[in-house]
Amino acid sequence: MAKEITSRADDYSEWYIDLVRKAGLADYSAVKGCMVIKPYGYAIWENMRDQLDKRFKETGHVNAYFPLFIPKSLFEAEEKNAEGFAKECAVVTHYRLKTDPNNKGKLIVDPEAKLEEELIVRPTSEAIIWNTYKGWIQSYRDLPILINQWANVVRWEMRTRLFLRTAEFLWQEGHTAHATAAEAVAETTKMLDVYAEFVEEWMALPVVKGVKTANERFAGADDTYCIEAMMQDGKALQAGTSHFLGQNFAKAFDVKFLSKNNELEYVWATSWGVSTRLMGALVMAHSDDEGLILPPKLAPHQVVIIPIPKPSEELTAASNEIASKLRAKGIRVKIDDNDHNRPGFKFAEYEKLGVPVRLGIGARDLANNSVEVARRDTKEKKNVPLEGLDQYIEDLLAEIQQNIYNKAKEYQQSHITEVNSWEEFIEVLDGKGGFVSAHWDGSSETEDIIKEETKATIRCIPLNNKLEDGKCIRTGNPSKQRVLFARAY
RNA sequence: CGGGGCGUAGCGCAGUCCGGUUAGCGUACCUGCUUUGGGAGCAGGGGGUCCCAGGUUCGAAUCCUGGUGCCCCGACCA
Repeated sequence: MAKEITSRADDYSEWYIDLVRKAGLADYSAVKGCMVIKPYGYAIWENMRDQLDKRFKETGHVNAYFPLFIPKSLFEAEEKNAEGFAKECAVVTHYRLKTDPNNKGKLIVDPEAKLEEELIVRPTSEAIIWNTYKGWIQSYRDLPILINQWANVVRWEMRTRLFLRTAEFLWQEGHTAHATAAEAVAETTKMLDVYAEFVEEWMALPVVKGVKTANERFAGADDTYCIEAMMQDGKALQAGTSHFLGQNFAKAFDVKFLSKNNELEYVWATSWGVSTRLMGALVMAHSDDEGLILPPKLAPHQVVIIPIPKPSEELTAASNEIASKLRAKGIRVKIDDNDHNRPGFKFAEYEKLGVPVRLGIGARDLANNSVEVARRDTKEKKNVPLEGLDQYIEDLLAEIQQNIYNKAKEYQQSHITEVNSWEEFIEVLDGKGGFVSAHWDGSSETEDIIKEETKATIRCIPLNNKLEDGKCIRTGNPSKQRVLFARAY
C-alpha cells in the first residue's frame, strides 16, 4: 500500500499537514483560513483544556464569558492595542439579509440594516473586559479580579496553517486586575509558570521561559513573557504568553479604585493565553513519519487492544477483562473489535493516531497467559504476562511520557548554540537551526536589521539570564547578555 | 496583496494540449467465497450537476469569455 504520509525529510511542511489531516485532527473547511477540528483532535484539545482549567482554578481563577463582538469605540480605546490588531479584524457592519429582488433564491445584505456603530469580532478581549471591569471595581476590596474565559477569537491572517495560525481559533484568555504593580507582575509570572509546567509535564515539551523584546511585545503590554518551544525542524514556536499590562487598559477605560489610603488609583492588569496552536506544537514536536506520537497524559486512548487475528468470543472476553483492570487504574483503553480490518491494518492505523501502547492478544498469548505489548514511541514489542499487567502498563505509560520528554529535551538542548560572530550566526541559522544564543545591543533597529537579513527574530530574553559582557553579533556595540534568536512559526 | 497550483465518484488522481462510443484508474464502499500474528486475494456490484455561468460546435470534462472556491509559496502577523 502506498505511503500516505509525506516524510519529514522530503517536506516537513507537507508532513505536518498530512499528519493533521490523516490522523483526523482537523480538516480544511469551506471558509478560507478556518478549520474544522475533528473529534479526535478535539478530544486531545479537551484533555489540554481540562488540565489547564484545573490549574487555573487551583491558582484562584474563575471562568466567565464575555461577548464575541466589541463596539468599535471600545476597541479603539487602548490605542496601541487597537493599532496592533487593526489590520486583522473582521468587522460586522450589518445585521440583516434580504432576498435579492433581482435574483430569487439568493440573499443580499440589506442596505437599510446598517449598524450605527460597527462591531469588531474580538481578536482578543481586553477592550470589552476592561470596559466591564470599570463597573465592577470601586475599592481595593474589589481586587484582585482573577477571571479566565474559554473562547474563540478571530484574526484575519493573510496566510494560515492548520492549528498554527488560523483565522478563527480556540483559546483561553485570563484577565486579571490588581491593586499594585508588584501583584500584577507576580500574577504574570505565576501564570507563565503554570503554562510552562503544563507544557513540559503534560505535552512532554521542554520550553524556554523568557521576556519578549519591545518588537515582539503584545500590543498594549508593558512586558510580554513567553514560553518558547522548539520543533523537530529547528524552528521556534511560541507556545504561550503572559502579559503585564501595566495601567494601560485601566487608563484607557478609566478603571480606578480607592486604595486603603483613600486615594484614587488606576488598576494594574495582566492577561495571558494559550490556544489551539498548542495542538500544532504537540504534533510537530514528537511525531514521526508513521504518524502521531502522543504523550500518554494527553492521548485520548492510552491503550488500544487488538484481537488477533480477529475478534472472537474468547478474545473479546479476555480483552474486556484486561480493559477493566486497566480502567480501574484510570487508564483510557479502547478495544478494537471491528472484525472488518485485519490486525496489520489496525497496527498501522493506531500508529498513525499516536496511541502510546498497543496490546495484541491472540490464541498464542492466551495459551501463554500473556499479551504482546507494543509501545509507539520506540516501536518496541515484547510479551508481558497477564499477571500484573495493569501495573506494568501504568508504569510503561509513565515511562513513555518521560521518554518523549527526554527526547525533545535532548533535541532542544543540542540545538541551543552560542555564537560569537556574524558568520557563525548565519551558519548555524542556515545549518543546524534551533535557538542561537548571541549578544545583541538591545536596540529595535538592530533587531529589525537582523530579521530583515536572516528572517530570524529574537524569541526571548531568557528569565534568570546570566549577565555577560560582549559585543552585539551584528553591530559590535556593547551588550550585557545573550538573547535567543531563531526562525519561528 | 504578489507568485504558483488545483477544482472530474467518499478520498487520491488520469483524461484537457489535439472536441467524437457508455468518462476512466487506484483506494474506499456493498455482496459472495477463500484467507487471517504487520496495511489480504479473487469474482461480481453500486456510486458522477466533470466548480459555476455564458458562448462556439452536429457534438464540449476538453475550445473561447467571464466568474468563483480552496490550497501552497512569499510579504505580513501573538
